[in-house]
Amino acid sequence: MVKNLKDLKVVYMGTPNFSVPTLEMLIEETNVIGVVTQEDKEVGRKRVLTPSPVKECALKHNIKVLTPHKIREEYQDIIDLDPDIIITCAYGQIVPKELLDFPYYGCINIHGSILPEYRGASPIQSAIMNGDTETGITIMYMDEQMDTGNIINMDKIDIDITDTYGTLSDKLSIVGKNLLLKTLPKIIADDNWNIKQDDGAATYTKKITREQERLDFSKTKKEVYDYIRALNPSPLANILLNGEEIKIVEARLGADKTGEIGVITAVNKDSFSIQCSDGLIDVTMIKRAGKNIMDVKSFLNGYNKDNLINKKVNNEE
RNA sequence: CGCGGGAUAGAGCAGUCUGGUAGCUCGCCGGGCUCAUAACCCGGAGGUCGUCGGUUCAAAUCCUUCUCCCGCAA
Repeated sequence: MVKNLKDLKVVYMGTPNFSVPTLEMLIEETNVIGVVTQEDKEVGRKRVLTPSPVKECALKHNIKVLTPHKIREEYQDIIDLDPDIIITCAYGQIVPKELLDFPYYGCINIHGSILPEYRGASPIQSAIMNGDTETGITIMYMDEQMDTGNIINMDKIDIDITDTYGTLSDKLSIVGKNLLLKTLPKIIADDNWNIKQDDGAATYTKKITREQERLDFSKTKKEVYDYIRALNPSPLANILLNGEEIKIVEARLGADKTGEIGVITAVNKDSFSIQCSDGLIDVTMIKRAGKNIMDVKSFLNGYNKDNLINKKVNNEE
């Protein structure tokens, strides 16, 4: 039906920065007739109405933007655009069946994991948190459930020991863009994998809640380390120190030794060490409430070390 | 007008309540010690204490305007 990509009428649905590289690629290579994204949100203390990164990108290229409050009900405008294909990438709402069934080439989704592993809201964070050394991007057809559709194509990538949610997300966003570019012709030719997922092997991820941001030092130092980088740069893991919540921005694995869990056993020149179940985690960069991110070396310059050494962390009272 | 914290040398902080021309820990520059050093010793530079105005003999400090930064909540 469609001969080349430039004739392909695409509606793109996405919201955060993660979705932007793919949108830019689609604008370059196809005919993007509309972009669907989340409504402008009040952001920050001043409650400034801020458009999503995807919306900003679309406006820059003079592309029609739709921001349905509830897409479950307000999808007619999208159908009226008469897209050949709908491509979603971290959009943020469940797409109703009426839309899924409409485009000739269907609705496809770009997901930040190797499905069926890590279906759901936080696949990238989960991969880091679990200490995985490999993850990837899956492009699949969408169906009525979350991330369960047939797999079209997939690409894998190594997770570096120093990767954070932020760096890995950036990498995957590029991987996703490239994979989609490579895969689009196959979709049009109806010559892709189109394989069913092994539902039995599926795992699920949820959004990280506020309570889950507090570090648990009864875990191993590697688990704590993975947790810290999984929550960086946002929302950041935290500890409670002398009644003050301090966010942990960066840490490294410390010495193997045992002792009372959660105690600050050593204060060094540019770090302090907290006891985990099997060794120390050396905290090297933090953020205090009301302050900007600072390295621990700076923090130690102004903080009374007597309030640090041998103190037990996460001690509520 | 959602709640709250903050702005003092390049960095992190104290001093503000009880006004009297600024201090600590680091960094930086110079010198010394040392086989050597991120260690130690001596010396030095660097701040109109975020902004406007007010009170006062005198304001980082008390009162007021504004700006910016950050945490929570959304």
